[in-house]
Amino acid sequence: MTHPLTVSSKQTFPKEERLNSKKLIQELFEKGSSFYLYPFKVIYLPNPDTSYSRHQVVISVSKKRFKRAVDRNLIKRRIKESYRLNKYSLYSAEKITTPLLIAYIYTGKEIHPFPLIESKLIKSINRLIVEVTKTK
RNA sequence: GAUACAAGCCGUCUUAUCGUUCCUGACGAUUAAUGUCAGGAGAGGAAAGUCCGGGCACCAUAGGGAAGUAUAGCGGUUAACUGCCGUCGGGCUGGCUGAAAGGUCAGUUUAGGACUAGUGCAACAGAAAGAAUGUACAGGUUAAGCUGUAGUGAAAUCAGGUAAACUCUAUGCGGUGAAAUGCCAUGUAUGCCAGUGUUUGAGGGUUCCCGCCCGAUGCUGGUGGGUGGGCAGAUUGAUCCUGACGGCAACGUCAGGGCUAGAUAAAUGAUAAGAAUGCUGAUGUUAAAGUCAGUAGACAGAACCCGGCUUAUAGGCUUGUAUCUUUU
Repeated sequence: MTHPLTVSSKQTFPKEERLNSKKLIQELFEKGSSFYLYPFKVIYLPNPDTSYSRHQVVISVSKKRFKRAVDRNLIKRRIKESYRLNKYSLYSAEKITTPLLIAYIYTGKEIHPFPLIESKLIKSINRLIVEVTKTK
């Protein structure tokens, strides 16, 4: 028996795994469940459009907190990189069978180094798996 | 050689692994999309602030008046400019000359039209800086600051200063802004309610008025439904590099060569190692060079495209000027 969510074993992060539909983002923010895990706020929702076979992620850094584009880019890149390297655990979780919409909102007030962001992101993925299974 | 100032330039590099956007080729495939593999390309001097000027596009051709706003010696440059270059005048600093006044040279700085149209403002001194005439003396009258002088001051019914004070003069300025605009695809309900209007014109365009133009499946409000994708615009351009010529210069002309980001929630990243550079410490030396260890790398991310301006910026390089010092 194969896992319903198939993904290549490589650590890629192509366009298909990024959430860029305005409609889906709006729906995610309106209906999604959320939890806080410093320095992130994570919002998630099972994708209502079942034609997708992958989780989709949107990363957001507030312009109010970080005024310079360089800083926002840096944080986004670090989160993106952490997700790319660690998403396999989300895909390999056997209890998650439907694709998710996920939003990572950076709520920290300072720019954290990559190792911290990565460790926190791994924790958040583990918690996400727990939360999703619980609601089922 | 050191320090200071000014101008100009550069503003880390290499490798490995994993990943990202675009392009090309191969494989696969009926074709296309997609996929796999390989190769190539992939942020800045300010990409920033959005302060000026243009290109480009659209609007109903944008006429007159008022208002507003910008500019302000002269000449040049440019697509254009509030930019830039040259020059004249003024201010400041220094050198030379001279008894001084001044002259001259160099550097630096300067929004630099008009105060014989009006209004306003002004330290100190002074009775008074404008409708007020005091004190002393002299003259003078029926009487009277009516006249003169003294005194204060740059300036006292004689006028002067000030316009990055209002203002005046001259000249320029239609508006909007790539979320413009054109096309394709998908989907839907010119739905319902209320008001108003159709040549006796609702409403709309312009800061205002006149004028002009558009205008009926209309306009305004409420309620309800749908879409929210793609292509062009958009990366070959007032382009970049090299050379020659013209010009004091800004800049222009000609010849040869190059193609150098095009993303769309937004691509150039993460990790590791090394190199060079700066700083600190140790070692070493007459002084260096060298060696070892630690540490640092700023300001900052294209979003239609250009020309400027302004602001931020670790560190380094070059040139010029001034001062000090060393050697010959």
